[in-house]
Amino acid sequence: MTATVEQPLSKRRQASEARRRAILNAAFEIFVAEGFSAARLDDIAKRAGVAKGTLYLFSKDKEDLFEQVALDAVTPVLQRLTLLAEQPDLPFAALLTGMFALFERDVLATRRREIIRLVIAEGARFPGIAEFYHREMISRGMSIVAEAAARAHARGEIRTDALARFPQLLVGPMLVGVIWRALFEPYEHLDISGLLAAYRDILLGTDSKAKTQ
Amino acid sequence: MTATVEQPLSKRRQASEARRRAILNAAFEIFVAEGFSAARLDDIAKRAGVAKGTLYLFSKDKEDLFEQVALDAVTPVLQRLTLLAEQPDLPFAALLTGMFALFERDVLATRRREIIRLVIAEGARFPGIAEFYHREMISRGMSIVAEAAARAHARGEIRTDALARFPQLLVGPMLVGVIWRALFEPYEHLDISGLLAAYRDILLGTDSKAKTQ
DNA sequence: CAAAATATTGACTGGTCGGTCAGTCATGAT
DNA sequence: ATCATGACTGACCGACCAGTCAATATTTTG
Repeated sequence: MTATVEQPLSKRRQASEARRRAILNAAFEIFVAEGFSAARLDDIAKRAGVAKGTLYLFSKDKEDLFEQVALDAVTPVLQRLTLLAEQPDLPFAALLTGMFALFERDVLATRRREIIRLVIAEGARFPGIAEFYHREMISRGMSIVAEAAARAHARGEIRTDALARFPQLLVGPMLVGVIWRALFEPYEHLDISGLLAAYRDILLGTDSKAKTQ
Repeated sequence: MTATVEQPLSKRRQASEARRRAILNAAFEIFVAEGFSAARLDDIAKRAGVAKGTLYLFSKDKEDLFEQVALDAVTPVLQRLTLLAEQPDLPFAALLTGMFALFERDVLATRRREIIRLVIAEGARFPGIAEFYHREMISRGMSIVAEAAARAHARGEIRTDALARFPQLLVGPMLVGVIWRALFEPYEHLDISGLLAAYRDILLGTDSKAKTQ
């Protein structure tokens, strides 16, 4: 039996993995810029620096490539979100701060914010993707929030139990941020950090009027 | 000079107007179902019961048709929103109720909710549409909320001034509702009326635990 | 080093679809 | 009744593009 098939991360495999990354990156850019239908595989290949045929070494077809891109983009965020969930005794205020910071740093400030728009855009036509996002991100995130909010409410940390019943309320301002950035920022600037901070104040009941300018 | 060109809403004009409505409706359905790029003009024409060439009697090209659809869909909502703005002394609680009701009845409960998703999806590629939505809906709505919230805060109706500074916070739950319906409803039901009511409670500080049901 | 194995290429194909326009037909004027 | 108007049609065209595969290049093996 081919026992120790270990180190042979041969020149082949290394190059292959690098090419896979290049393709996913290129595909990300093009899909984000054009949307699924209008994205051309020729453009993706060119940007990745490979021939079109090479794309088919890593994905079955265009749709499969799109799904890989969408899934690949959430993975790191998913990991960090899980870390938050593993601290069940975190005070609610800290959880809020953590989630908003995670959102700002790893989503809003990166190209990933475009993936959210893309999932919203194409999700209805790709049930597989919508289902994955619901199962892995949404449902997981909602559980964390709902449980933490229920605990916080019981402890008197927050006045309302609305968040425990509708944890979806937490993502509202994040969606607003992503969408505003993508569509309306050219016409009117929105301070998303401020927006999130203000929302945090509303939820916690800590209405500090004179915030950072 | 053709002075009184009044009643002659001749059979021609009538039929034409009916055809225009049919085309806009058909285009709406197809665009919503397929997205801009994937929507086929042949399908739109077939559904509208006209020949493809007829589409070009009412619109310059596919893009123009899409813009007409997107603009046509908001008009009635816009009118109702304006009505709300014309009552500057409305108590804040009533304004909230009014806006949420408007959203539920005229957007969420109709096919218009899909238009929002479509604008989010394609808006980045149609600056004209994004700009129109910002100018006519967003900016107008935000002004109404900001002013009302500032007044309400001054009067002590609401605890926080966050809404006056970030009126965008109000639309968060509506976006959540629209997107949840479109993407995740098959996997997990969300009671959007309840969601909006809960948010209203958070904003007003009226935390009624035992709500309906 | 040569042969075998594998990875990559890009010209090509088959099908699709936005847009056109010469011809047809219903309407309203004379 | 006849004609002039212009709304409407749908076959057609040319551009475009996802996906294929025979040919070529690269790496590994012996």
